[in-house]
Amino acid sequence: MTKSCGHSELSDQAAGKILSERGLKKTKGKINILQQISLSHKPLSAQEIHSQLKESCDLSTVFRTLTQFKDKNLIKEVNLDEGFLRYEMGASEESHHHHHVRCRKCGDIKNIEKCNMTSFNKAIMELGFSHMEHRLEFTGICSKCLKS
Amino acid sequence: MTKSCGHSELSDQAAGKILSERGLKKTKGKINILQQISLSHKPLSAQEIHSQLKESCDLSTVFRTLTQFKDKNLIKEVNLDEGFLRYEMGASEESHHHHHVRCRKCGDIKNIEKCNMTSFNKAIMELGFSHMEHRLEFTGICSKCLKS
DNA sequence: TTATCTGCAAACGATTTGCAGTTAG
DNA sequence: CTAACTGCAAATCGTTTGCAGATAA
Repeated sequence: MTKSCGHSELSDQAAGKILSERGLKKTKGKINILQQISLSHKPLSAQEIHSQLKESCDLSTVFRTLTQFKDKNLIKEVNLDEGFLRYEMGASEESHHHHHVRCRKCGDIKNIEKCNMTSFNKAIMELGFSHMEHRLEFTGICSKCLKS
Repeated sequence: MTKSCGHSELSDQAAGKILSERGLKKTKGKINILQQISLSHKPLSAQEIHSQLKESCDLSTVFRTLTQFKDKNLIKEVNLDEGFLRYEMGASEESHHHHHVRCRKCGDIKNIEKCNMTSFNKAIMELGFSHMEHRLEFTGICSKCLKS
């Protein structure tokens, strides 16, 4: 079973299918970018995608593609306070809700799978807000950096 | 009792004292900026501070001052995914730890005073991380916007 | 064919910097 | 007096946009 939510080898065909399903043309660039993101174990920046693609496709095209993917709910924006944005698979069904820890020294990023927001959501509803979304990102020192 | 953690009328004198304590010169600009931030009920952007100061002090000076205040642990950076940063009083002792909710429609910002992170911190320590800091920001639709 | 996509260069907004003059201590 | 501060203009960085040519459907 081919999943579209990260870590999976996405065949050209599978990627192409996803693209046409969302009404996007199957171009070399879009397929490559989609594969890059789905393969990555951590959210990628536009720059990272661009260089991993060996500049085969213009940086502005990478940004345009990411915007389209985001609009089509294929990927999700991740802001880790680095001064730029990252992107990871899945904004909806297929992807599981999670957060991140980033090491303040080496920048390494890990996922946190658990998310129990009940008490917060309650506090916020009391402020009169609804249709909540939240972003919870951690920063810390990873075990490797602790020893250096 | 004059507190330095938001909502308080900070006299020129009190502001000046804080500045010299941290080894900064008491200039008109620095005092004004400090007062602005301490008076505000929500985190302010450099632009907002600059225009509220009626451009009496250059935007680059506002940025430089904010950087200094942050380095001296006087203020804290707040990233609400708006494409720019905001600043609020207190990075240490005097200020209470809290988070924010921002309305996705009108941009209104409210504080959330409660923060119970125990389960997350546990999950993250298991990943080998220590010296944790976290950022939890909510987005939602406020009651006013819900009716329009 | 034609709507979508692309590369390229220029534009953007937030933030930073260099520099030469100003001021607090 | 001198280190810290300032305004101004130019630079930087991430991201966006206009345009004219290319390409998927």
